[in-house]
Amino acid sequence: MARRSDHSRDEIKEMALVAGEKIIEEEGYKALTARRVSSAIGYTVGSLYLVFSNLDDLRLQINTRTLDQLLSGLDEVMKRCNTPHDCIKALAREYLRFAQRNELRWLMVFEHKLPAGIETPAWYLNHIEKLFECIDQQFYSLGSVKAQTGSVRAARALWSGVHGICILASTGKLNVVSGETVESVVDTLVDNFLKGWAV
Amino acid sequence: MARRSDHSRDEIKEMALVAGEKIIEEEGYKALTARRVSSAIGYTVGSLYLVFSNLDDLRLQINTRTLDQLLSGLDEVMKRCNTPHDCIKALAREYLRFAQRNELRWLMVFEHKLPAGIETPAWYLNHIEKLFECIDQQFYSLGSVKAQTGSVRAARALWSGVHGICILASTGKLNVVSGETVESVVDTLVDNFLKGWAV
DNA sequence: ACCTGAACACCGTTCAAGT
DNA sequence: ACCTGAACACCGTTCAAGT
Repeated sequence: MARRSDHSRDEIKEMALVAGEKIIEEEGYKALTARRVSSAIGYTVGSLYLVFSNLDDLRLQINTRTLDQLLSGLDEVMKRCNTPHDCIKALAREYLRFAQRNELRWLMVFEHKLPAGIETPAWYLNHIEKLFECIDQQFYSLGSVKAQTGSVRAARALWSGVHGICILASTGKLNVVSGETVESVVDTLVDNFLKGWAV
Repeated sequence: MARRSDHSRDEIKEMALVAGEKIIEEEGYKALTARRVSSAIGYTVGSLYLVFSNLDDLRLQINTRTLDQLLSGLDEVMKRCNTPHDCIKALAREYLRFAQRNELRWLMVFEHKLPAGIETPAWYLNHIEKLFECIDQQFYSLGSVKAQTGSVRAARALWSGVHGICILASTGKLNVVSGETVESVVDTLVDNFLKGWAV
């Protein structure tokens, strides 16, 4: 045993991330254990710690990949829309669509908390910040009179709201009235907020 | 050893719930372990399983108590407000205030997920449902023309939105612009939404 | 240099055995 | 009847020892 060199460090890392993502999508956050991941890629537990500093590091890297996918989906949408109003609506729908299509992986991005005392790395928060900036931009384009002072705050408020609907829907707590779709709830929030904002 | 009878079943249960709540508030969700709780109340691990069916049962019961506190806070607010508009705004602020004052316990209510395959008990979902109903009621009182068809959907949309702001703020992901308060973000969401709804 | 596998200190949960 | 404490099958993480 030892000294196999079947795979490079980077290959092992990639394999572990992919295996981890699969485990999460199939069995959820809690099923992601060091032993499960390592055995899925044909290595022993110890090897994982050659490539990740600990399990939280692995989780954070998976979350970063999820965020990147989400962001590139939003970027695609932004290219294909016209007025800021339509754009915000389309972005909100894409956000929901992604959350629904990658439910367990998306949930992990927001559920994950580092142990008390250890701060979330700044680069990770910056990554999440980019989600908000997509919307900030659209509100800026709306070019309202109050653009200067309140548009960032408005963007945060609306986007957090969309996020809240997605979270409650994903965790089965939205209790939408029968016949209604989650999408219609998102539309309701966006439409009314933007109508109010335009006044 | 054995046969102490220092406390009744109900007393042990109550002690465990209180000890559990303290652990959560001080060290968060993950610090709540069977061994920690049992040693905090001066019993061995096994005893806990005489009183709770498992750890998830203990968690669910703690969450139920948290929800009850939150609901009674909202009820208090409802008594003291006048127009539906003011009432919705005051309820949203109270929701945020509770989330901020009981952060880790409040977070557990929404982060907790039972293992895959096991559904959240209906009585628990009904309890969460009551949160929404507070707002449904106010929207009904707004008595808009569209009251019949869309007011429940609107209530869900706005309340999920308020929830989203609270969640992102509690998990340090809201990134409010410096100088702004989370409360001002909540106000922005509520004010603009209601303004749009009134049009 | 790379990887193993055993070790350590933890988990949740169960249950025979003691009073 | 009530409670214990040891057991079992798991964790995350480390690290001496092998090739």
